[in-house]
Amino acid sequence: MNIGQIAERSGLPAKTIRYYEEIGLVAPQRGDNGYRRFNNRDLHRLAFVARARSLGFGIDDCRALLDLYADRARASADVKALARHQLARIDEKIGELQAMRETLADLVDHCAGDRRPDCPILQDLAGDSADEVPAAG
Amino acid sequence: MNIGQIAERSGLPAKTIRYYEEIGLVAPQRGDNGYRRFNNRDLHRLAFVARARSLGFGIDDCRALLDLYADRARASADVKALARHQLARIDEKIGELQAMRETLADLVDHCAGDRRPDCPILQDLAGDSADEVPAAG
DNA sequence: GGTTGACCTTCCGGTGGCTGGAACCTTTAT
DNA sequence: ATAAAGGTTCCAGCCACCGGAAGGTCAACC
Repeated sequence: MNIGQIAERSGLPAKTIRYYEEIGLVAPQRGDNGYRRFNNRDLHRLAFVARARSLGFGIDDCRALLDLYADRARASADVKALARHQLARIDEKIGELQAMRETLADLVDHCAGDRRPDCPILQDLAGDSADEVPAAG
Repeated sequence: MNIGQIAERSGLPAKTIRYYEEIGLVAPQRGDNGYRRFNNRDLHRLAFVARARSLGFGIDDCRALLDLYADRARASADVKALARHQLARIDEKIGELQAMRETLADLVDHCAGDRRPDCPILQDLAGDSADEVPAAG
């Protein structure tokens, strides 16, 4: 199969597949015309990587996962460790984003959003760390 | 103030501050020795950017926010719109990450994580889309 | 046989937001 | 005089690609 077909079937852009070849994730053969020729094993590999990437695994993790997949004597513990690591990274990111989200939502809530210039969002950014509504009175 | 002091006070690495100058976020003066000389306004600006970045705003958003901050005739609605946009981006990312998290957590849960090679994580990555435990019996 | 158009190739540059490091200059302290 | 700590510029690299240019190849049609 040519790269176009493999792209369609794997769901990966042709550009990405070329890149994956460049970094050694896949090693298709070449025809006499210089075109890459992919077989079903290549397709399987690419689909595997696509799935792993969609779960947030980095390229190096993908490499490791492919190696584990190929290793019949692997211990599932090794795979699980990788996955847990990735889970932890995701949780960390989610945590950071949720902290941002909270602050930002607070700021948005307190901004009138009208034609006047007064804006608690800008005040916050400017370091005006007034604690919300400063206890009127 | 030299860049070191400004770095300490703004909480930004000197490298980052130089980069911010390069892209026009801040424009410190220069001493006869070629050293950057920052004043309090520069410091304020940098702290503003640092805060905005910590809320996930991109550099261009920071620029826009700085402009709004400087514009006494601004409408708070414009600021709020930017913030809401950012909030939406964050929510989107959180959503993606949570989807990943769920899938990954499921996979981790179903992996024995022992010395045996059988591994539902690898099976999933390989496209073996068996629906979990296939209703024993 | 010529032409069109879809497909393929490589190579280069850019993305965002920095970060590291080399090579060099200035200031400060001893 | 010298050494350490600061500053400067410039270049490369990070991650995982994406866009586009310049050119080769293939299948179809007239």
